[in-house]
Amino acid sequence: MAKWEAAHIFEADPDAGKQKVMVTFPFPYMNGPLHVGHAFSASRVDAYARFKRMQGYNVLWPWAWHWTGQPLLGASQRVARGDQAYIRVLREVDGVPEEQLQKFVDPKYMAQYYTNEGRIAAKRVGFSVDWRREFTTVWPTFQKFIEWQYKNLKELGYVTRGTHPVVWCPKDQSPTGDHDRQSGEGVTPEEYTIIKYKLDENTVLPAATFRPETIYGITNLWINPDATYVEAAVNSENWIISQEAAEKLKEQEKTVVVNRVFKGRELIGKTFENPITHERLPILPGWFVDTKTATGVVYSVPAHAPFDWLALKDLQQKPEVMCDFGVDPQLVLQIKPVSIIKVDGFGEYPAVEIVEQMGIKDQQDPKAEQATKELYKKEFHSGKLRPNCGVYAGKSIREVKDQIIDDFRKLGIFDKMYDLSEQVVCRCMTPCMVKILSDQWFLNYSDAKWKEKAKEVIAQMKIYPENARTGFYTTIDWLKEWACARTTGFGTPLPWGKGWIIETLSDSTLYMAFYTINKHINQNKIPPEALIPEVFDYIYYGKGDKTQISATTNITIELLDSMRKEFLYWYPFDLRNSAKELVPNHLSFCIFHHAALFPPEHWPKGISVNGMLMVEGQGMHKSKGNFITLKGAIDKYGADATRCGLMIGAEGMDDPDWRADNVKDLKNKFDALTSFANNIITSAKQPENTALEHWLQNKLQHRIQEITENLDELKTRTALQTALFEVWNDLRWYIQRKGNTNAAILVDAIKIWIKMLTPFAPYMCEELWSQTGETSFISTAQWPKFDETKLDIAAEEQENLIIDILTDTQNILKATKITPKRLVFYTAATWKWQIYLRILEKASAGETKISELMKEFSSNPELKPYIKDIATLVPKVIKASTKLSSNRKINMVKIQIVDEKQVMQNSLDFLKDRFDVEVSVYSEDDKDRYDPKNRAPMAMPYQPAIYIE
RNA sequence: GCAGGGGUCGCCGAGCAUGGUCAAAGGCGUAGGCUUCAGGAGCCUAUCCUGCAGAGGUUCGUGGGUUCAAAUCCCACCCCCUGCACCA
Repeated sequence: MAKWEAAHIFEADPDAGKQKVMVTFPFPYMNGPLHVGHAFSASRVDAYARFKRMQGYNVLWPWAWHWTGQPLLGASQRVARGDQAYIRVLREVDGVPEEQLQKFVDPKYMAQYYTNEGRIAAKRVGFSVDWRREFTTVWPTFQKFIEWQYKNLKELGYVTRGTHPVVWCPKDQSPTGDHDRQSGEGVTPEEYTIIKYKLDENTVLPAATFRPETIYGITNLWINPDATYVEAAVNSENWIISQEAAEKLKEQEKTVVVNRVFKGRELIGKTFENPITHERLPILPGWFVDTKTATGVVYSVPAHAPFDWLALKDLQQKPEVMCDFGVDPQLVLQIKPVSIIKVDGFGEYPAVEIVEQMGIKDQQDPKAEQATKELYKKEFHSGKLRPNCGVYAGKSIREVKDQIIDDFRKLGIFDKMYDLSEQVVCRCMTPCMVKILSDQWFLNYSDAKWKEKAKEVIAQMKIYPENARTGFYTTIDWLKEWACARTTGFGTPLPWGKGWIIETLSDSTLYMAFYTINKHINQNKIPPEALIPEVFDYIYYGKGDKTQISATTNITIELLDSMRKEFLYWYPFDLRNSAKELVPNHLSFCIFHHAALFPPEHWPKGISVNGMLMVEGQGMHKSKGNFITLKGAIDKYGADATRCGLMIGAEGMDDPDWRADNVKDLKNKFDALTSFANNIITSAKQPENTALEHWLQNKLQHRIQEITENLDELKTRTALQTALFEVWNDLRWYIQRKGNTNAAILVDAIKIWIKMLTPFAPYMCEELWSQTGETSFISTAQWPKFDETKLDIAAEEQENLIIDILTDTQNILKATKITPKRLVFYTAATWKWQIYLRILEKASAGETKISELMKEFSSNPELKPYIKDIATLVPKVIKASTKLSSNRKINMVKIQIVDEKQVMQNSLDFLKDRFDVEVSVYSEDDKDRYDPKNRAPMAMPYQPAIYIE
């Protein structure tokens, strides 16, 4: 590590003579240490960077730190508050020393601590980063860049103003994000449609629902007779709602003045008007009505809602209940469900039928909930509205739901309100509610033209793996306005909005362009006040008069030009890699912002995504006690094993699983590899040039090709597996066959091998590289290039012959359980080759007709004497040929006749050694062969006959 | 609910786009042998079932279908994972 740093080999500057590759990794958020999850995604970036660097590219791999946002403040506050549980985590999981902990009351100190620790860990794990371009997102110079970015976005009309519902803590007076919650994680505001039924000319009964289309099937309202309701002026209308609802609506852009408080029973038996049909329907008692949900006013659709049907049935079976309210029971008994949806598999009243089918007894039955869900799903997807549904008749609910809401809202019959599906409690123990934030700033990702442009960016981009591409397209379609500013936390102030700070996911969308110039800003100590928008306009757009800009900013013209040149050289970035969880947000935002602010030639070239790291089969969480810091992993297993343990886990979108045993095992493997390689390096010096060496060379070429292709596709797992295990197995096989490690060619093989391992295990490879006598860095050595001239199909097929005969013999021994005294192999007679090769040739072309082949062979005078044997041989060869890959068939035809006897003879020592018996080889053509069972005639090309004594 | 990705021989995990070369790579684990004072590591062999001659049988979530031929293509179903907004 020290040598790399001293030699500055990872520092990259523009070089017109070299092709560039710029790779990036989303800067990590600094409220904690780097962990193995970061390391997984970043290791893949590093492996790619190192690979490309060795291929001769000028590679830039920059790094920075994300400080923007709320959690850092929250964390610091918890330390200040003396939150012991949290402090224990910092101490035991993050490994923060005691004297540092106390200073964490300052959030910036905390962030700086983690940044320093993170940098050390990133260097130790071997990331080949150009650290001269480093920054944190609270540096004033970076913030000038963000200001420029937002100024432009605003001018281009991508920033809008509007309202937005959030989960809100009334005590803290701030939004309550998932991380700020005591309970209710994942709960989001849900939009209810309110239907304004009229009690009388002046009074509204606003019933809340998720199924506004059922308005056509209403039979009555439910009011909880024992709950407290209020009469309140809501935006100048007189509403009857639950007491709780009155409080909620105050936060939802409504003025609410409560005029009267009363019990729900007061309303029972009264009637109200259906705003569509204008008929009057009754208000009935519903004890199941939860006044904490929405308005506390519920309307009944017994034909399609199981709960409504069950409640109505209850009441109809016990009409005397109505008498308690002084109401004529006839009011209940006369109610009939109104069917409005035709669904396959159901008749007139689906709710009634499903209740019967499932044997649901009453409202308390848990199956009622299930029935509701099931029925709604069916009705939503396959249901058609009946003729009594006005202009919507005949349509599916899916098609018209939004339309209905829209239409009736325009008529003033519908309104909306937000509520939570479950209770959310803030960390401060206050129950939360939904608040509509007004005057919010948004990035208008709804903008159709912007979406189109973003899709164009994707269309011209490489996506690794390719099947992640649809994810980007659907995200772009899906994204709506994004609140891009908030009032608390670290970050860049919104240039035009007092008190607003640009939100963390919105300030990290274009900054890769900042890396290209930040080297100059750092080195020349350019002050933030000099970084006026005109400077960035010049650097990024070539706009403006540099003489004038230089005069107003004191940045020299040369420096301005260097920065412009640097940007033009490196941009766009070629690769950005992260976990797939960032596809729906960060990565898509990055695409949107590039589409908005840069011309096509500066659009991103490639994005790659990978899975989420698991630890021993589970998600990694500090609270679960399975959190592994990068530093901890390096301390325990070393950098190389850590990197490889991560990368060998998965590629593509699969989630890798970090298993301590596997990583430990890798560490052992590297020790073994080191001594294996060292042993060869010190012992191999004989020049050897037999078929075996050709075989090894041939194999290596294939491996080079495989590994190179896979790395190019970011298939780091496959590449590493091939580089580590497959090549090792090839070398083992060679050594086994050869019987020693004397051949000088082995050292060359080792050099190729460790070069291909360098992107994954750079430390070990540097070490071994120097053992071979090299004085340069392997990190900058030339990546092995696939060389077709080193391929040797004959050597490959000869070796296959040996492998096949080995497998066959073992198979026989296993089946017969013979302990052999003697092994004899018989290679095929010369005339058989003519038949064999001719059939392979035909088979490669896909036309093996026995009759035609026989005709051809019998007309050949050379084959005349064997014609009887040929008749039995041909179908056998055809069958055997189907088991060969087309590649091998082609090769065999090319190679023509192999002197199998000679090849086997050369391998006799190996075979003897293997079976620990006397082994001999004859040709079928040999007259004086030892062949007591007359096996030789069974011999075929590439399949010698076997006799075991 | 909406969207995306998956289910392969003890485990992890290739293969599936372009059907035959697939009893299906590789790693781990397990068993035996070598090496070692011993353990570990390393090296070699085996590892779905059956088989006294290089073979056969049954497998790739479940059930159907297409095809001479399906882990691979089509349909239906079951199950698992991930994201869903002000939050990094």
